[in-house]
Amino acid sequence: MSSFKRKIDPAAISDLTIARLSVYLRCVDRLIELGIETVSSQELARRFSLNSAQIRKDLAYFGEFGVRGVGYQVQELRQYLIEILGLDRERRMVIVGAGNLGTALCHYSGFSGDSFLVVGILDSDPQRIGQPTPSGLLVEDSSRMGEIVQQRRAEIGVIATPARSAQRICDQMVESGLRAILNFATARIRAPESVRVKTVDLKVHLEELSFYMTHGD
Amino acid sequence: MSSFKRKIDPAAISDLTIARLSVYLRCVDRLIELGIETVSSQELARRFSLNSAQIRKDLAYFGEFGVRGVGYQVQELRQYLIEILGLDRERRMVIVGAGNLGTALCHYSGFSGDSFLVVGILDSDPQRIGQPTPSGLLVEDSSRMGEIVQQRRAEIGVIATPARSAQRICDQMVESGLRAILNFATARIRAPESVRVKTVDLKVHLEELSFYMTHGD
DNA sequence: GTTTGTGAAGGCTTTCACAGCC
DNA sequence: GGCTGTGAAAGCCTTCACAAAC
Repeated sequence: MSSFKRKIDPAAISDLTIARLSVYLRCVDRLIELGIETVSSQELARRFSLNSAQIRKDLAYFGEFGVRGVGYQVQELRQYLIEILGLDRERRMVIVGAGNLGTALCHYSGFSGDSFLVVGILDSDPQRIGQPTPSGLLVEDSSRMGEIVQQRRAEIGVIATPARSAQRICDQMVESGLRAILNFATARIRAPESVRVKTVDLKVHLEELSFYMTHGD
Repeated sequence: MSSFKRKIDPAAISDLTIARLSVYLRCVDRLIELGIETVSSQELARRFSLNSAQIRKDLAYFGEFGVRGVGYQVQELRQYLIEILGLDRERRMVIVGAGNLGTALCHYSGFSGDSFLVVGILDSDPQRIGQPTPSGLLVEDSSRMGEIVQQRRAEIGVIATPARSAQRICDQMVESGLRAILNFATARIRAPESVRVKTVDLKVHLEELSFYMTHGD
């Protein structure tokens, strides 16, 4: 299996394409479970309700992975996707906010997969500090963030605090040297260009559903 | 305070606009906390890193809420947003999957706000059925979904199960009469046109961050 | 003077459709 | 025959810029 070489300019590729690569990886994993060795973009689209032209275009940004007249080798495609997404090495995460959400994320299987590892869960509430989470980690004092991030070589910060502390935690994360932030707080937060921030606002999704329920039929 | 009247055609309005309305509502709530009574689109944009033309355009789909030369009345704008999003009535939710995520969502404050209420948490695992969640609800047998949805007049279903059962649960939800589904399983799911489905794949977000960390700087 | 609401412009994303290759 | 990779077209979304309103 040949390794992926082409230099990638992330600025030239849309967020939407990247998100879809992640979806394709999940689809390809499913094909492997099913024992399928080769797949065309059409077949992939049909099975998972995707668009075949879009699959081809998304993949073509990164190289020529397919064989005309045949399709894509499933195992090979999986390897390419993993390399493109940078999932061929471990990413260490620190969660700040040991409330319901933070604690759940801490041992959520979607998070603790092959590539992502939670190495700390922090809070500023003395009542919570020192308490064990169901996954075995002890809640630590968020004032020790810098030290913890450095020692455990964490790269990703997860914000699971109320909205009002989100920006402060974000600043602290940037200061500590984290390179990417996943923000679950219902707040717009700002960070330097060099630190990627992704906000996931669960309330927005519910309110969207509410809109369509109100104005549908 | 005048009430919102114009008939809305949801098909004419983009998802992105709706998601932003939800964000604007959060911003407006913040302005109210700060005691601000009037705001221009420019001021709103500056404060919360938004785009003023976009705010005006998004709002203009639903009526003429502003006053030229002045801006928007904050309290009034809030009321409009709430009516547009359909948040002026209670939305009852049922969560399926009493694992870490489902349990956390069950008493997650972002979910149990003014408009959204969790009225049931279901699972098919006999080990979990009958167990109390930290929020006080008892886990019920997911085979009773139809009955529970009807009795408690639930409208929204939340899928917090592993990917492999997601489609089955979705079908059951549609069957039970739920009108909207929030899917946290890492799987594409299909439902009839009349049922709105929103998938929130946490892994996609992490993998996106991983991409930018790998190819950044 | 200020700011909204909006047509037009610009930019971005998806989809089409086919040449080129197996 | 089939399928990929890709320019061109279509569609969608954002931003500009200004007439109309206060």
